[in-house]
Amino acid sequence: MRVEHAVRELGYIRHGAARALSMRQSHAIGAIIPTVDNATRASKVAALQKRCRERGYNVLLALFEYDLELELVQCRNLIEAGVDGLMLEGELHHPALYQLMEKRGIPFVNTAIYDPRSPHPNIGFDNQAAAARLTEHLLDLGHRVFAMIAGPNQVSDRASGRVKGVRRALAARGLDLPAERTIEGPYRVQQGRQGLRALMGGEPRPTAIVCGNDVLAFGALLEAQALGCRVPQDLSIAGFDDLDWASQLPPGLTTMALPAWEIGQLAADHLIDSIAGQTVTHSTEVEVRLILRGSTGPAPES
Amino acid sequence: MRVEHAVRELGYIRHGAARALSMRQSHAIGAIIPTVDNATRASKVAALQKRCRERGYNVLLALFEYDLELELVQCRNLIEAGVDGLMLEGELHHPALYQLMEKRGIPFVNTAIYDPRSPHPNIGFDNQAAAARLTEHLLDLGHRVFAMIAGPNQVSDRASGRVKGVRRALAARGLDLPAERTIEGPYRVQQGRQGLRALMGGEPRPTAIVCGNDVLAFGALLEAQALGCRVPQDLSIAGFDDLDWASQLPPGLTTMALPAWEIGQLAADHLIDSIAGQTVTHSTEVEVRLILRGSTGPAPES
DNA sequence: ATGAAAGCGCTAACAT
DNA sequence: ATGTTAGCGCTTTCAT
Repeated sequence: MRVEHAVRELGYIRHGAARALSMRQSHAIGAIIPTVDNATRASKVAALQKRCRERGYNVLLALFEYDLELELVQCRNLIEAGVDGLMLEGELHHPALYQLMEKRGIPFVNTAIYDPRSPHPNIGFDNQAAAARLTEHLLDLGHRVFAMIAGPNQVSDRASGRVKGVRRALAARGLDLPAERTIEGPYRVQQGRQGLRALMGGEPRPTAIVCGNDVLAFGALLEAQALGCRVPQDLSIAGFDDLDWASQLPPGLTTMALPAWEIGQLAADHLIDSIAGQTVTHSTEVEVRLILRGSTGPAPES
Repeated sequence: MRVEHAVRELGYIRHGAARALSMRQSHAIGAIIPTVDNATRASKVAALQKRCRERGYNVLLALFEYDLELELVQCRNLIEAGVDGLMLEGELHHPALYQLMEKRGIPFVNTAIYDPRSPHPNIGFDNQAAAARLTEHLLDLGHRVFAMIAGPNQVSDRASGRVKGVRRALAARGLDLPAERTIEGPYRVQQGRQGLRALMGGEPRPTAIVCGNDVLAFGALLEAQALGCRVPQDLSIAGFDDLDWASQLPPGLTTMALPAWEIGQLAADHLIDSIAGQTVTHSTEVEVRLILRGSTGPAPES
């Protein structure tokens, strides 16, 4: 009837649940991430959200605080809410989560990692390779005694991948990163400070410190300054993310820029295409860029 | 039948859309915010999400990038998705958005503002009063020439409220904040830098700068250092938020701590209680705290 | 082209 | 207590 048509003009809004029930599609994408307190992740989520909206999808957000059990619970939640697809972070998930997704046939994609040999679809970059590249830069500058202030590598394969990458690059030149020069902890400025303080109290003193991200690097930089340690003359510091302020800090932070926005966008497209039954690329690599700034320099003469 | 019961044990997950259709409740809360690239907002969203989860609700996230038209579109989207309640930010929304919510009888709450006289429910603090308090602190330190590096006050009533608060406190002492010493822009470090540079090039030079948030204050601090301007001896700088690193920056940033986590939690409770038909407090004030650190000090002798 | 009807998977009200 | 049934508002299929 044309009565309906008139009604639709005037503030009619479809009933999504009825539509979802009838169509077996909710037009919602779920995203399960550890936290949102990080600008890089925020960017990824924003891109996901924007792209989803453009293609008629809503985003359901769930946080799991690096707790794999909670992640599983959140996954069940989102499935109950009817999400048609799911964006996850990293490769390390509860086995039951993978089972659940496969059994239900819900498209999902692991992000912020790139591994073409993984059985699960992924979009991101090779954390190990990125960390290795950063380390090689420092090796080329003549550094031989390295330390790392890593992220939560017990619970994040991205964080542990970066540690492995540093180790790999060092091993290739016959060097190593001993456990006592590898600090692990949350991505907080204060953690970076404490980490640096601990490292500089040890023997031998590192001349190059790779940090798990820019927040940790910022903390390390602040503490170095507080200790009267000149960066980069006495100590080189590098991070990951290339946050807003990384270029602004004196002396400018050397860091790996990670295209978070692009990952979020690609994840949205991957999921929505996959829902539509299209074949999607299993593994997509995005480009990281090594941004050289003043916080890294030649190793001091010993 | 007891067959069902057995089935339920083994990985049965309710069909949310069917449930929503039948119960006329989706058990989803929507949140429309400008961006997520800010730690304070991230904290609010995280708290909302956590509390909602605890009470059996999911969170649908939508961003509007300070565009009121887009906010309205997102609102329609979320209504279509069936949200039972909506968390908004600030008081300034598209009139049609308010109409829509009222017409549909969907509970909503404006956050990050506190105004008991507003017709709309709100949870937060009085931005004007908070800014005034910060300004009074600077007045008490003897400052007479003020400047402000404000947030996007064309599109954010929180940002413009802070400007008004500074003006009010100054007016109470017979001082003013002229337009040429009021910079307005996005919450970016670089904006803070540029703002400070512009302000220090003017006449008379301000001795106290109130920034719309800590990110701007950080930029201002960096630029002051770059200009060889000592903080706080030559210039006092203050912000809003008390982010993670505000205490870590030398000389320590004086700032208003805003209880974002608490706001998110209260918003979740407000909405869920309201959905349950309980009477909820119309206006809830959370406490801000003035955190005094090294970036503010006595006005220089002139 | 337009209208009628079945059914999506649940909940709630009902009947046994 | 247990089982049966109507109906939520859409989409899709089928009949006119």
